Amino acid sequence: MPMTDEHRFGMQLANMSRGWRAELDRRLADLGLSQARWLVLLHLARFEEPPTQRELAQSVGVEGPTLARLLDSLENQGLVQRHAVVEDRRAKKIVLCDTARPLIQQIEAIATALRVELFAGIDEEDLRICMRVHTSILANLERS
Amino acid sequence: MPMTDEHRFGMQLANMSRGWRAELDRRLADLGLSQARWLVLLHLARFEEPPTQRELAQSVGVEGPTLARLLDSLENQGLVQRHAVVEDRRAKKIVLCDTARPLIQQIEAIATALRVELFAGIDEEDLRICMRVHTSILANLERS
DNA sequence: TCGCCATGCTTAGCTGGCTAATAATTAGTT
DNA sequence: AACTAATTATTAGCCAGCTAAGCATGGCGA
Repeated sequence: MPMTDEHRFGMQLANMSRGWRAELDRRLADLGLSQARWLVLLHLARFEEPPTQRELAQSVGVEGPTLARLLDSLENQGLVQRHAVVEDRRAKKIVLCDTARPLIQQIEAIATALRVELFAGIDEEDLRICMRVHTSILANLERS
Repeated sequence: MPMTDEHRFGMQLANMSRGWRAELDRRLADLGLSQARWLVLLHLARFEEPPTQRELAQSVGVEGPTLARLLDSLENQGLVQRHAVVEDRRAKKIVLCDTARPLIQQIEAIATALRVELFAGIDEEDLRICMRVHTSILANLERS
């Protein structure tokens, strides 16, 4: 049985995902951040009100323990703080420190620049179709 | 600045890649295999002559140390063997044990079934375009 | 021939995903 | 009121990716 193109899809996906992250990591290294921590900051910045860890984890798309560890390091770096919640003493709201604000600008610029580079030579309509395919696959995954 | 669709691309990619792998892992668990080890077996099966670790790593798309550890466990499971190479005593050729052959059939069947499920409802032409986009991005990544 | 660089693999240690199990708290039921 | 169940976060520990550094070997030029 030959290795059809479709057989390659999953591997292509994995390689692309790993490569993208690795390149972004490299470019963000000067800021003392890895993509995982960067992603948390960006999501956090987009909340109107400080979210709980649960909400933040869901937004970022990782499980609770994964986020917990990332928050540990972000808290050590003085970029975020865990605040007790009065109404529910189990929960903690995550707030962005002011020191993180300027960082976020830089991060967005770097991430956007990379995205532009990686999309070079790709037809806009094709990209739209590609994202639609991705959305379908994600939906099918949910259903699994 | 609003979160445009394009901003989502990278995250969509990461989530899809993680989710796909997780689901495959789940289905392959009964065989005592994780996707990483499974992938090595499949690539191995597609070589005419037993490859060296270097060649195999390149084919699978991981670095040397990553493959080394995977081979350790595959060797412990009795699925592959490292054979000394006469011409170059640094190198080792990786050979597939006969016990692995039937496994590979099952693995391919399971992986194919999942792929079919995940591609459900997706237009074939769109899928082709999507893969072309992926190829471009991978090429752009090389260039980074 | 000898010295030096390159190559193939391994080891050590980091990162960031995950699940399972635990502690603390809250909510719901009887 | 008091269990029981559900929820929030944490800890512990696995997996699989990576880089850096090391060891053995091979290749090559002076």
